Amino acid sequence: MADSGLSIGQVAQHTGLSVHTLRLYEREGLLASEVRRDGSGRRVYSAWDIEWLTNCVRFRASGMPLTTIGRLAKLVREGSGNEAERLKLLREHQRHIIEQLTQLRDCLALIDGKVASYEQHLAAGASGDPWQQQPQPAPAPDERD
Amino acid sequence: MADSGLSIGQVAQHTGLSVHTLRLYEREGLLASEVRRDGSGRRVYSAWDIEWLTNCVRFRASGMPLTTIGRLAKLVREGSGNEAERLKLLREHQRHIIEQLTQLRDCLALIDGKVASYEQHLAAGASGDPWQQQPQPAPAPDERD
DNA sequence: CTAGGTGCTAGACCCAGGTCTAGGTCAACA
DNA sequence: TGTTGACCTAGACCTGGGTCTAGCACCTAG
Repeated sequence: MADSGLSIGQVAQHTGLSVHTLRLYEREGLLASEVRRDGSGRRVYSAWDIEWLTNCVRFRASGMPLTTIGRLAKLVREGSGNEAERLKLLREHQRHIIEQLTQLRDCLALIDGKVASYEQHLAAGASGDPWQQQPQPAPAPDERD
Repeated sequence: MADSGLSIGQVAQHTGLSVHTLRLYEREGLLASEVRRDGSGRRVYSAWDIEWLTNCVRFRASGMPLTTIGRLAKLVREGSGNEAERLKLLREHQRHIIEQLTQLRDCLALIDGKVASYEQHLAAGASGDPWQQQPQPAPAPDERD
């Protein structure tokens, strides 16, 4: 049986990470359990490893730095007893994500506005530039320049 | 002291960028109009510059790379006639933001789940580890978080 | 007059997060 | 039996986005 073990290449396919990156993550201690090796020293990833890595991918995508993932991994590696710490880490990231969400929404609103005004502008073959410094008639009376 | 012009330090305060970064952005062509200089070569930012920079900050916060901001700035600098291109850039970023939003929401869901299970775990003084490979010799028939 | 604060440029430095290379091992297949 | 392809380690390299330094120019206050 394949014993539910995947090679690094397969894991790369599965997670979207490159094999280089997978090895990097391991070196940096991002894995919550040591990866098994086969008879000739090749990595054999368990289903659980893959689940963990999949979470790592999400964490990364939501802006968690490698060092933080590493801290979390360490806590998990060390086994139960530190759940409160893990929870703290998770809560921090939760907050961070929520902040990002509001920022993104703000920016999206800005962009939506711009897009709408450009669309309108183009549809109308209008002349004014929706995003341009007004060709100020006379800037300031006493401006040297 | 022209009330319609701010120094680089003031702009830094206002935008949250460092003066270094402001100069960097200028060097990299991120500004949509050339910054004026006073008699002794110091930058004098107009209200419009600041508005633009504020938008840049949002763009950055939503993951737009400096090079893209630079492209947009260039289009705006070149004046009207290229609105369609600007719109394209904006639409791309709009899409990008929307993707990020869904990713973030996914990750938030994951984290929310973990947080909830840790909270429950801690509240119950439970023994099982909500996020640990089951230390069971036999492969788990049914993996759950 | 002198000092402090702010600004200027050019360019070095830094960190995160990958990505790629060199040189080697292994197993399978034609 | 030799070639291929996936894998191994160690370590160099690259990009993006800042951040900091050196050395100098102004202005204003004391």
